[in-house]
Amino acid sequence: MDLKYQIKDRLMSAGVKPSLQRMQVLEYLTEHPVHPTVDMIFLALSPAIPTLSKTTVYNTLKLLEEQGVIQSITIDEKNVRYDADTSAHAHFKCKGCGKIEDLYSEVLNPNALEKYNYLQFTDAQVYYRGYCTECQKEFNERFSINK
Amino acid sequence: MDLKYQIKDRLMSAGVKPSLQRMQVLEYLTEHPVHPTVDMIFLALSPAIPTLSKTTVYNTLKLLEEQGVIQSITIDEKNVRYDADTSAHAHFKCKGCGKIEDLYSEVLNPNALEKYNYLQFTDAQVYYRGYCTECQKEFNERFSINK
DNA sequence: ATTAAAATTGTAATAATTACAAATAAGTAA
DNA sequence: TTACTTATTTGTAATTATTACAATTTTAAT
Repeated sequence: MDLKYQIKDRLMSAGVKPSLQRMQVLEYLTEHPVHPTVDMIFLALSPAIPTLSKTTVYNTLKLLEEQGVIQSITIDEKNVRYDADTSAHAHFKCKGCGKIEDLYSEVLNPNALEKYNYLQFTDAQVYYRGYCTECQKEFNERFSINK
Repeated sequence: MDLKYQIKDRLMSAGVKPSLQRMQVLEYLTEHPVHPTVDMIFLALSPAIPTLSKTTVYNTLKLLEEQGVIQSITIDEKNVRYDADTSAHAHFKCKGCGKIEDLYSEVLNPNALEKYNYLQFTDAQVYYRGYCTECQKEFNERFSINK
């Protein structure tokens, strides 16, 4: 049972102190790759950690995302979903049952999705986040003051 | 000034009765392609339509999306954004200033984004929505009862 | 002009998330 | 250990986006 050690290692190498709560959240996310909501995680861990607060779950997820350990998924317009798999892959949300599946590699291009005709998709969204030209410039200028 | 007529036409051909409120919402979205929030739309139209209710803005946006006239964008985890351009294009959100830009054609594949190295993007998300195999099957079965 | 249907409005309810201060736990130096 | 400092967790309250719903107004039809 070296899963616990792997989890601990992932946290430590990301500079996150491996507290009980943090380990449990990350372990749950890793073992349940169904892109759970904050509430699902909280409800699942509560029995094991009776003192657990939902705020801690929020704090932990935020921290883990900032450190690049996990990613948040906004494919559902109601709740944010979380994913311990940060490798490049796409997501598919079924508008029937609501489940969110992973799609890998070749489907990153919507035009290539025709191959996956067993899935009837009604819309495709491609989102990038980062820093625009202006904000980069501003950042560079601020940085060069101390040069 | 045939913009008003174009707007009215887009509504009518989508089977949406072109009321004052609906026309104004769609016109605003078309003229301000900055992916505004519900609140931004409401605040912008309030002076012109003093009786306007925020619920109407919600209702209208929901209706227009259902009829395929506009699309909603969940790139921002806080507020839903709206876009009158329903053609295939990707979105880029600046984590500095928060603005959301459009990216076209070739960048639909994240692997091709290297060309756009003026943008420093920190993450890419590809979302599909539709119906999974199980839900399709269930739908087909229900449908075939009356066959 | 009357009536019916559709659209809009306002208020209240719901629910996700955040803010924040208090409590607890962990870490460090004497 | 003890005292002290810092980090983490917790609980409550506040905030905010969205939805529910009933009442009102507008539109369309007879």
